[in-house]
Amino acid sequence: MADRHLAFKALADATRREVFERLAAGPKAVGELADELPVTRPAVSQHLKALKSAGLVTERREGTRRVYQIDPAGLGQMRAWLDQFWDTALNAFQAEVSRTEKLDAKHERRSRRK
Amino acid sequence: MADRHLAFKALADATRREVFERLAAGPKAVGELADELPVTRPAVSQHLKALKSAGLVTERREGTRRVYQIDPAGLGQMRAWLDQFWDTALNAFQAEVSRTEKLDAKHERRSRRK
DNA sequence: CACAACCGTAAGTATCGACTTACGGTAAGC
DNA sequence: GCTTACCGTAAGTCGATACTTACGGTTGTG
Repeated sequence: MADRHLAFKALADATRREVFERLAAGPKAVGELADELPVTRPAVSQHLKALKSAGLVTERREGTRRVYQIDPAGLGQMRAWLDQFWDTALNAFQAEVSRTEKLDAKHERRSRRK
Repeated sequence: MADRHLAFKALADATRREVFERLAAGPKAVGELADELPVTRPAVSQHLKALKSAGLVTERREGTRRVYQIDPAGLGQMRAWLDQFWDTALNAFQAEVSRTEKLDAKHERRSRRK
C-alpha cells in the first residue's frame, strides 16, 4: 500500500491537492477544512480517506474531532522516486543531445564542403 | 500551460506513466511504444498528447514517424514544486512534534506527582 | 502515380470518480 | 439520559476519461 500510483492519483485531483496543501500549514479537523473549501464535509472526508491510503496524511482522534496531519514519509517517498527518475531521464536526454550534435556536425561538414 | 495540475494528472494514469517511463530510457516512436504495451496505437497517441500538453515530453518528426522524447523541464518543474512543498510540510510536522512533546512532558510531571 | 508505412483525430462506449443528500454512530456538555 | 457536535459511510447522479474501431492525412518507396 501507499505506492506511487495512489500518491500520484491522490495529488491529481485539484480539491484533494487543496486539502493536502492546507494540511501542510498545520494539522486540521475535517470540519475546519470543509469550512474553507467549496465542497461539503463528506466530500472532504472522502478525500482525506484517499490521502490516507496513499500514505500522505495520518489521522488522530481528538475527542469527537478527527484531526488530520501530513505524513512526511509519503511525500519523501514520492520525492525519492522522482529524484531517481530524474537522473535516468536526464542522462537519456543528454545522451540524445550529444548524439544529435554529432549529426549536426556531420551536416556542418557536408554543407561546408559544397 | 504545463502547470502542476496537468503534470500530476498525466502521471496519475498507470498506462500513461508506463509510456513516460519507457521514454525515460530513450526516445521512441509511437508504434514502438504501442508494440510494447497492451493498448492500441491510437491510445498511445492520446496519452502522448496528454504528456505533451503537460510539458513532460516533446515531439519530433522523423520522416513519417513521430519520435517522442522526455522533456526534463517538465520533470524539473514538478520536482522543484515538490521540494518547496516538502520544506513547509516538514516544518509544520516538526513544529507539531515539538508541541506534542511539550504536552507529553506536562503529563509526565502530572503522573509523577501522584 | 499507386502503394505502403506511420500516425492523429473523430466517434462511440463503458468504467471511474467526484460530488451530493441521507443516515447511523461515537464522544462531550447540560 | 438527552441533546449537541462531529464525523464516516451508503447510495445515487453526472461528468470526466481511458479505451476501442473507423477514417483521413502526410511521408518515403517502387
